[in-house]
Amino acid sequence: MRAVPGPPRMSAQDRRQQLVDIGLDLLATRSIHELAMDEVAAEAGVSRTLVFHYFPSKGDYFAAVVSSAGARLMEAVPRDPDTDVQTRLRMMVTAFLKFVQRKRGAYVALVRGASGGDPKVLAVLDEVRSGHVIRWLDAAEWPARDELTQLAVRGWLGSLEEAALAATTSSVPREVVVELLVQGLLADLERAARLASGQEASAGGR
Amino acid sequence: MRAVPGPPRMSAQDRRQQLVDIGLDLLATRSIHELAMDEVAAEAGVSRTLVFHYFPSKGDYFAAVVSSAGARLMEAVPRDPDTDVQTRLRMMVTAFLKFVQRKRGAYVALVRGASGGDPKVLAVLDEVRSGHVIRWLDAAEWPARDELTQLAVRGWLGSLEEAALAATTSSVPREVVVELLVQGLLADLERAARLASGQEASAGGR
DNA sequence: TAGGCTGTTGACACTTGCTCAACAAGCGCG
DNA sequence: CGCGCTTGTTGAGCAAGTGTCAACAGCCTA
Repeated sequence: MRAVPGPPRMSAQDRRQQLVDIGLDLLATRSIHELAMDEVAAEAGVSRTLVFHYFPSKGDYFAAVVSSAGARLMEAVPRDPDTDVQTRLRMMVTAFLKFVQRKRGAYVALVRGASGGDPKVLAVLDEVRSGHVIRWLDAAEWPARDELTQLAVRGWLGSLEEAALAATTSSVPREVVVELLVQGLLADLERAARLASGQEASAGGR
Repeated sequence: MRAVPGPPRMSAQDRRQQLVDIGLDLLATRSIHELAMDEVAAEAGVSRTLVFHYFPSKGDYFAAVVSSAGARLMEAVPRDPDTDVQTRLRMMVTAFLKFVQRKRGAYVALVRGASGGDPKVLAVLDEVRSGHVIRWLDAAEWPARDELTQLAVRGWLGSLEEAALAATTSSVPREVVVELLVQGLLADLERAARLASGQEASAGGR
């Protein structure tokens, strides 16, 4: 399953990628502090020292894995241009929910609580979420990019994540959850626009 | 500041409380895996062994601290019965935002990402959030308690938390964020009710 | 063949979570 | 008073795991 399992000399980039992939795989079931660097090294058929050569600390390694996981999450949610907005959003939210349901463990361990407080990981997650905000705004064909709108979408992202997790242990059918979220996003966007104009009117421009 | 700093014989309950308080204090700036049990013990003027006597593992200790933090968060959000719903919600959301802004570090380290993946901590957080769901439903004077409604509020809680964090580094005035969230909650509740009735109608009873 | 660049390693130092067996201070009871 | 029981408390030590250092090994260039 691993691309090139070989212990012998490998290009730096490939080795790095291999180590990240291994982390992605191993952290699907375990949390970060249940994972020893020894095991990563063993899985790669390599000495522990080498892992520390590529990633100065365990935190750095974890941050890299989280970043990669964020990218995969982004890929798992398709970008389908040629439909109406509602259908597109429904498809995307459905994909998101399915992804979380399928990889709940990894999702919790990597994207959700995982931060562990490490500022590097926090920063990575923040970046990932910022990317998601733009992504969803595009999908909704919503031109506004002001701070309030982004804040609103970011909040909605929180509800998306929380609902996705809660939905995995709930008997509410997925289509209903999807509808709740899609309508929620559209309503939030309109509300943000309304509040933004109100704010502008009452406070004058910036 | 600590209640009874004394190293000498202390009642089990007091000692336990003291240790939790120390954790609450120390974890305001550090994350959990940056905090050694040694330091907790030192701060209490007690041997490390004793800490492990009260909390079988570091995870248990952390779970206890998180639980306490959750309780404090709950206390920080007042329950004001004698006003109209909107005003009450505005007050509560404002209090929540202020709390997160004031104790961002502790909030992130304890309630947010902190889980570290430890199932005990996860369970505690889940419990705390369930409590919050009921709390907000009460505050909104919303009688429904069905699964979909609770799921909706739980999602909204996610947006509340995410928005609260994002708001601390945003220039959007707090009142606007409050308005966004309060209107969001009310809209979510109505949407959930609408979807619930639709679901019932199309699917028959349970 | 000499020399460097780079991927790689074994051994070691240090921190830290956690255990074990024993000590000590209060307190009831004969 | 002295005996033992309960309970808060401790020092020493094990095991695991992170991070470091100096050196080795394969490949490219001259």
